[in-house]
Order: sequence, then C-alpha cells, then structure tokens
Amino acid sequence: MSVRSSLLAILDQGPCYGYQLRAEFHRRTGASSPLNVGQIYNTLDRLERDGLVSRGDADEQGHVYYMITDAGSAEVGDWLGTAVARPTGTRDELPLKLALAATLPGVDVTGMIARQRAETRATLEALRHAADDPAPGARGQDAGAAASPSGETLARQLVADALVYQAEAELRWLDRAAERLAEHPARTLALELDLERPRRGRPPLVAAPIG
Amino acid sequence: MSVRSSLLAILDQGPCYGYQLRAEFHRRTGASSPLNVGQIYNTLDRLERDGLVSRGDADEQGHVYYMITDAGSAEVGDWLGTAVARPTGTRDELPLKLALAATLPGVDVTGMIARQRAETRATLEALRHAADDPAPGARGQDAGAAASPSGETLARQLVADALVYQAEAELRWLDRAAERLAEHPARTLALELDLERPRRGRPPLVAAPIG
DNA sequence: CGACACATGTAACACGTTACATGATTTG
DNA sequence: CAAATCATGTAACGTGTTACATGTGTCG
Repeated sequence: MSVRSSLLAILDQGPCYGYQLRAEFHRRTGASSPLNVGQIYNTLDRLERDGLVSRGDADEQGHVYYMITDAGSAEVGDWLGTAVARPTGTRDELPLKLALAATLPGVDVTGMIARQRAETRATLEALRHAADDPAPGARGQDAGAAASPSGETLARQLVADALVYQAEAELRWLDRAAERLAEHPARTLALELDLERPRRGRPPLVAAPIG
Repeated sequence: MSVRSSLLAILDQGPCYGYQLRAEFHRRTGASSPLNVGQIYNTLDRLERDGLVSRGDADEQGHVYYMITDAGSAEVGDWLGTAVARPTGTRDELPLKLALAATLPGVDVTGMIARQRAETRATLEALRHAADDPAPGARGQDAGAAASPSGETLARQLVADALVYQAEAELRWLDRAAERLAEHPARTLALELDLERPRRGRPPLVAAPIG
C-alpha cells in the first residue's frame, strides 16, 4: 500500500490533480522509480471508492483536482503514526529461493550464492557511484551548485541509503548462508518428496495436550 | 512470483497434489508463513493455464496429482540459474514513507524513527529468541534431540537469518536517517505543493541536446 | 456423535503495473 | 507541420490473499 498511502499523504497537503500528484510523489520520495501515470488515476479511483478522497469538477484549464476527505486525513494520520510492520513470515524471494534450492537434489547452491553475490555487489557499487552523482534529471543547469540540502535531496538520500544498507545486509546474509551450507554435510540436504500415504482424518496425538 | 516459482520447483521433483505441495513448501522453505491452501489450487490453475504443469486425473484416493511439463522444467532451471534482481527503484515502504514524511509540515519524523526503531528492535529480539527454540510444530517428541542438521532445519535457519540481517540493516538505516535529518536545517525540509501554473506542451530545452 | 484434519475447489478482492486511446498545447 | 509534453482516462492482467462451500475419514 505504498503508492496508495503516499498519494493520500500528499493530498493531505492540499488538492492536487493527477499529473501534479505524480510530480510531487517523485519530488518527495526521491523515487528513481518512474511510476506510470495511469496508476495515479487508477489509485485515485480506488481512493474515491473508499471514501478517502473526493473528486472535484474540472477547472477552467481542465485540471481535475482531488481533495482528501476527513476519513482520508484520519488514515494519513494513522499511517504516519504507525510503524511499518514487517510480516513475521516474510515472503522475501531470495531467502525462500535459496532455502528451497538447498533441498533440491542436483542444484549447485554454492554457485547460486556466488552468482547472487556478484549481482548484489555490482548493484551496490552502482548505488555508491550514483550517490556521488548530482541530482538525477538535472540537465546541466545546476551542475555546480550541489550544496543547499533541501527536502528534495534528503528524500533521495534516504531512499538511496536504504538501498545501500539493504544490499550490504544481503551480502552479509549470503556469506552466512554459505557458512551454514558448509556446516551441513552435503548428503543430508536434499529432501525427498514425502510420499508416505497420508492418512485422512484426525491425526493421532503425539503428546498429551496441555491441560 | 515467489510462491508460484517455489511450487513449480517442488513439482520438478515429482508429481504432487495440492495439500502435499503445501506441506513440501513449508518443509523446504522454513516458512513460518501459513500459506493458505486455497492459494495452492489457485496457483496450480494458473500454472496449468501457462502450460507449465499438467493436471492428472484423480487416483483411487481422490488425490489430484499435477506434474510438471518440459516448459515448466525449463522455467525452474531458469529461475534457479538467475540471480534475484532487486528493482533499482525499490518500492520499499519504510524508506518511501520516511522520505515522504520528511517533506510534510508538522510531522514528527524523529518520533516516527523512534517508534520504528522500537518496533524493529522488538522484532529482532523475538527473532533471536525464536532461533534458540526447537523446531516449531515439533510437539514434544523430538524436544531433546536437537542435533542432526537436516535440510529442513537448514531451510529454517536460512530464512530466520535473513529476517535477522534485514532487521539489523533496518536499524542501521534508521540511525543513518536520524543523522541525515539532523544534518538538515529543519526549515528547509517541508515542501510546499508546487503550484506554479504548469505550462502545457513541450518544455524549453535547458541544455543543448547531444549532437 | 462431534470435532478435527485432510482434501479440493470457487469466487472475489487488493494492489501494482502496463498498454492503449485521446486530446490540447507549445516549441522548433 | 511534427514532435514532445501535459493531461485524463480505460481496460486488462498478474500475483498474492482470503473467505467460503463441500465432502471424507478418523479418533475420542
């Protein structure tokens, strides 16, 4: 619900029309991500459906302004006031994939780790290079005056930092995974499909239930 | 595409029916996540639609086995052979949220960071405690014999590690974010909506085009 | 019997994402 | 004029996720 919530939070500052919302989203989230315009209108429709924004009539220039409702404002307050909850059983692809691969026969998990490591290292380096570069999209005009830290550059920095820290963590985890793999005797890793005849119905209790 | 790919990879080991797939998925991915059974059948339908698996007739016990096709096997090979690509413009909620919040007037970003930090620290501690516990779901029978590292426990460990490393990275990032915020003078952070009359049509070139 | 797990499936929904259609306006 | 941007919108799709309906077999 990142996009949805972000747009709503921007609308909490004042009425906006679609294209404007996209621009604000980019300015404020340091989004390197393009965010297709169509998605804005899409999301606005859904927000209106949920009673969080209301659509105004087009003004003389044809701009369709949306404004937030009380319910919408409340939701923004809630969003900002609540910590982001990572689900306990995170469905992160990489760990899932590697864990699964480790249980498959004939899969070169070490190789997978090596490949992933190379990729992530490259990503990390690219990110660090990008951090030195001036603001993306600045076509010359402001190339020299890179000082004056504004909210805009802060946003970009924060997002960039996050990517860097995440990539670093991934590298550390990959190393740890390699260790774990080395600790385990190779034979015991691959799992056969559990072909035991599944017995239908209630399974017998193994231990006495509590109480 | 984590679930989809995982199920396909399991099917690459041999035909399975729905419930069996769920069990295998849990065994092999150390998934603390429940994974609703309905999703299995859902995903199987979609895999069949895409020609990656084929549905067999029900056997005498009423079990409907699915088996992988050649195209399916190829896709599994591809999946395992390719590194997980993190999109450059990651749409990670936390950085997005904080970056955006930093541009909003009257938002206590420092407080947000503090709250998030507390939450993440709690998560981290819970994860570390969980790492010491015996295998989840083991109802007494195997409580003492915690040795014998099998593929099953490896999977669990890998996933658990990933969560820990990620939480640690998040804490580090939060600290960095606090630093960044402190570096910026408070006034310059909040961004007004850009209300300049947008001029339609092609914007003037700022720098001469290449060539 | 009743509870519970095994087992299969259907229907809907959420969010994100993309492709496409359409038109106005401004610059080169 | 042609190209590019601004601007609005529609239609579809993909994965993940949940709620629900239905039935069977076993154990206490």
